[in-house]
Amino acid sequence: MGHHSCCNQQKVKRGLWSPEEDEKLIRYITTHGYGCWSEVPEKAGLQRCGKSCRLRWINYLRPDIRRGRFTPEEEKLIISLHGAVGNRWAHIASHLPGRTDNEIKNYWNSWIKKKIRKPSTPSSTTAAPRTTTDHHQHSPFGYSTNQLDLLNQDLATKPPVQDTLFSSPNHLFMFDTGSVLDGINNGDGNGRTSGLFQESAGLSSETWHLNHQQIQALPPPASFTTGMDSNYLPVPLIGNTVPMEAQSCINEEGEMAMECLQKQALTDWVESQQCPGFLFWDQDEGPLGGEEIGPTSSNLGAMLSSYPSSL
DNA sequence: AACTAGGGCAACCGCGTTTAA
DNA sequence: CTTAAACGCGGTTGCCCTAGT
Repeated sequence: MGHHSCCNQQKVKRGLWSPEEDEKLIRYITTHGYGCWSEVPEKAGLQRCGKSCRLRWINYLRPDIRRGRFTPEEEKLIISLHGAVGNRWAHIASHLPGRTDNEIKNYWNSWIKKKIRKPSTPSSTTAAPRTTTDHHQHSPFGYSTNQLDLLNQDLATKPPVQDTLFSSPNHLFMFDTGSVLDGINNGDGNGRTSGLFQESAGLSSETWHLNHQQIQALPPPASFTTGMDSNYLPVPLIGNTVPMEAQSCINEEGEMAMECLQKQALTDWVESQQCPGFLFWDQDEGPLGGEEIGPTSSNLGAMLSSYPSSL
């Protein structure tokens, strides 16, 4: 049957969302929550179909979304999960809190696929160009173990000479709450206000329908929530604790404006740990986004080997 | 400086599944 | 039980930005 059930209302808008539309959607969802997407457009005063609203919210506006570059661990996880389940992006995304299936899919199509194909080197297959679509032949869903090995080596051991994934030894990922609405690192910052977002970030985490994986992956260690001045605390994604110098990196305002020295202190500390990354946790509100810091490539090998295979 | 190609990513499309009447 | 609407997912498209020429 006509599958445009959601879009046959006529006069539905398409294409990129304007800041105003985002604002309307955020305002509506933050006050009413979501349940029936089909009625969201009307109630929120949007000329969009419910499907479009849902997509916009899920993939872009929801506050618990994690933006910024994928960490090596995430990449590794994606690769192994993809090897197991294939293009089931939603399933893969469920293992990566805050990441959307769309984002993972895009990431796969632009980076990893390329990487896997790249090490064609003198390796076995000699496979002729073989059309554009890569027909996976070896493992359940793709790449040969040979290719995976190459990839893992690439990730874990090679001090990436100029690895595309790590352009600098200490790669810092920015994803502050404001940038979620500010068009992110495009640097365009075309006048989108983050005020509304801040407002929405003030809601309790239950409001956000975090899924189980997210809740499990993100709880702040109790040691972080006691005796701290700052509202915003860096939380290691896996184990370990954060030293005072790292904690002091966050100023009272809760803004993520870090001094270079502080940043360096935190980065140094992160490097000394075998911890895949950090995110910021608001004591009251839960995961906030903020700045995520990954390890350097030098300790990546050790880290990966100690990293739990499943989250 | 102007043009072009390629990449990244947000959004849409269409199909399969689930839910509700 | 049947059917239609809504939802969720994966594939695809197209816009925009950037690097290269």
